[in-house]
Amino acid sequence: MINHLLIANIDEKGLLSKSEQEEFCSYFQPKSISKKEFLLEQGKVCKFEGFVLEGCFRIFTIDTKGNENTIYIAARNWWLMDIDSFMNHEPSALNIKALEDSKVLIISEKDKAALYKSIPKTEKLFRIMFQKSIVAWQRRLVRNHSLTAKERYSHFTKSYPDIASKLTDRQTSSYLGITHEFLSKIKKQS
Amino acid sequence: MINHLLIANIDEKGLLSKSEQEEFCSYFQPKSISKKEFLLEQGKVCKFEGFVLEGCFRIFTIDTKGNENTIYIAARNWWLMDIDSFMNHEPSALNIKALEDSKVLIISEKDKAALYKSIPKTEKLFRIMFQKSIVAWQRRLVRNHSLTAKERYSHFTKSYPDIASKLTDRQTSSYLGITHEFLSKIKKQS
DNA sequence: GAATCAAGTTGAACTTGTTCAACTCTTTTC
DNA sequence: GAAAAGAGTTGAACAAGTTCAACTTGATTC
Repeated sequence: MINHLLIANIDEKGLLSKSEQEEFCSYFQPKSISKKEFLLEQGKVCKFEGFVLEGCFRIFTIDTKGNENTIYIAARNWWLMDIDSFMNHEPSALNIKALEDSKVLIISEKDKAALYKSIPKTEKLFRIMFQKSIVAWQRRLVRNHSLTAKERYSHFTKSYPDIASKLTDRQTSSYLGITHEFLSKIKKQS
Repeated sequence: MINHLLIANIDEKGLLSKSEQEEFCSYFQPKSISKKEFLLEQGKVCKFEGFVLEGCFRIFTIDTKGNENTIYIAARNWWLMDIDSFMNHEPSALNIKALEDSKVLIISEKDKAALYKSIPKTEKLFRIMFQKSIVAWQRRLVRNHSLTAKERYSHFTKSYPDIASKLTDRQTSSYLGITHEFLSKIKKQS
């Protein structure tokens, strides 16, 4: 059965036929995750690529000083995985934790390989998806380098109001790369 | 004629046959660039993907305050382009400037499309390349958030000694996201 | 080879952001 | 529904990084 959110996400230009869309979706398994549960824990191998149907996840590392570092937030219609761990079967450096009760579609490495083989066009679809992702990472770097914490906070809340509203201030601060105390002071100013 | 550096870069696992490797290379045009020349200037549309055979390039933006922001350095065996501009035919936000006399192989958008069509396996090769790139961007973000300027400088010079040695301190500082004055003080400390 | 321009250095004053501790206010848990 | 844990706030002292200006040292250029 076709999941329209998933298909719309990956197949923007309608390159896949109806039956291909159906096959595409058949490789994915639904999975429910409760609030605060981990979809992936640091140290374990990431055995899936996931797509968020409902809810919200935080992807973060914990550094040697014990500080959390939020890499990104994956809400509805976002992908989530540890690419490195998934590709190379290495222990993950990332944690993926549900911010609220959530539903994802996941695909195993074996099924991902089968999907690529069976519908070669999907290589192009994911290639384009990854290209867009790189653009976003580059822009985030430039913002981190050229904007102050206050400007970054303002950009974040304006650009992603739906995501921002789901985060605690502590989570937001670790996404912005500042302490939660300082975020509190920033908010007071404005 | 096969360019072995290019083939080794993209075709790690030897997925392409000898003749495919030859065809792959045939889509690329060599181009020489003198020191300080621009391969791409902010505001112009990026009409190529490039691969560095010799020399070194700096990819950077200039923000509204006039500050340069070095996104990455592309030395021998690296790819360089403005993905966003190349994909969407939009004016580029990036400058690509040669740090020294350099040689690149470039491929036009039309030829890139023809390459993907003629050798579909290349979709997979570039898909994997972009995935690896995302991993690197995520790690750089974590470093920027969790390390001090001094630690970042130390990581940079240790991880990329060949690149670091080609940069002026001003360029290095704009890569690290600090002022050149502060980099000077960091260097004095250690 | 003098003149000029860009790169690097240094110091002082300043701003941004951190740390730590104390406190309040919610939320969760039993 | 009391107790405990976590989230947010505030202040004071501190550290990290910036700004600006003055200076020195190398590179270029004519």
